[in-house]
Amino acid sequence: MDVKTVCLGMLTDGAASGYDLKKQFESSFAHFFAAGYGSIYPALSSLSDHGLVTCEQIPQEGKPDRKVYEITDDGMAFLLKALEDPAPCHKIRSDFLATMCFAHLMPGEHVQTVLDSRIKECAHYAQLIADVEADRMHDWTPGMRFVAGFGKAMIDAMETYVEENRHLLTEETPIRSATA
Amino acid sequence: MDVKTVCLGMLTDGAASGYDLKKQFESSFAHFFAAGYGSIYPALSSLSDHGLVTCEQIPQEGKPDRKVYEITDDGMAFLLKALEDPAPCHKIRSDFLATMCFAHLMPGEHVQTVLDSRIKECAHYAQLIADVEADRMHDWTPGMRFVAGFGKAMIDAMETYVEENRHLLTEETPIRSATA
DNA sequence: AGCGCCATGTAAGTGGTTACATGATTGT
DNA sequence: ACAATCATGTAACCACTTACATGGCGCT
Repeated sequence: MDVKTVCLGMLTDGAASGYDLKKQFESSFAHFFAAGYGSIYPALSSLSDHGLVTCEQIPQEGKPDRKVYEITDDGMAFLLKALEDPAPCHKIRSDFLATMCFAHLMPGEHVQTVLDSRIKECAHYAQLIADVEADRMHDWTPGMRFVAGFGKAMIDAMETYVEENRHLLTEETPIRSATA
Repeated sequence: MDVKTVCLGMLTDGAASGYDLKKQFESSFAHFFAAGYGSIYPALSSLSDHGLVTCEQIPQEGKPDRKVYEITDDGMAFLLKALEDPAPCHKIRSDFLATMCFAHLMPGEHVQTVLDSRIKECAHYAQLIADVEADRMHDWTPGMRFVAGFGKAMIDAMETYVEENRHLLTEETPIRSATA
């Protein structure tokens, strides 16, 4: 699933501009799907070119025209097709874990720093989800509730694991009694 | 952190071929860092070009030469620099969650299918980690133990969450008694 | 007879990131 | 005064994916 398809999905919730969609990528979607303007704007152009969305241009003074996109019937059909995948992927790309694999090569102090920063990022995401829940819980679809809960559960599990197992990485290297 | 750097890290554990590294990407690294031959072989070439690894070519009959790479001092220095990032990222890209956001647009049956396939994939990864632990637990660094435990914890949390919350997506839309 | 393992690579394509470019309005 | 928000986009770049290309060996 690419950024185009996700944008299309977001538009099922009502017409919106690229700027609006970006905000959604930064809030409710932040914990599992990143996208910047550099992918969103071209995505919307392409959707428009293919007739999957329509674009209403609202002139504004001193700002670029606000372009409000709305999903078309073709767009809806396309989205539904995209949602048919019976086993959509869930990929993790973790520089954090890759780094931790090599913790034994790093100064103990630095390992601490990395662990602390991970916990801070957990807190950040937890806050994000809490904010978005406080804000939009009432008008959410069951899907969005499921997804927010999923994010919360994963972040909690991550934080707990890191706290409870950081000792694995911080204990002094035991004296190798029976070695060389 | 790119594939090059991770390959370099893997080589700190001893000399290996591209084929060997691929197996590691498919086992202990599978749950957080994907890489195919199409990235591994070019990565090793590039590392070799930059003097970060050396390559010993072992002729074989009927097969292409086996190329065994070994990290150099320059390579080690480079790796250590790369590991200095105080806040390495941990990114999730989930077509699964994106799909679930739009569950209300999908046939209930299909939502079930998707949920089931996710649980199956959890089981698959859990098995992978268990296998690799059984196989290599004894010679693992603390880092590798931490990372495997992390994967297990995340997979367990995911499976549990999906099982316990799938009802959010499967209940019939409740009759809206006090609406409209 | 056929499958899976061993073993390497390339080339074209994709999809996304980053940096750049512009600039008024609103709030502190 | 200064920062944040609103609002759009492009162009160069990068890293990775996918498909292709080759082919013997060992097991069942």
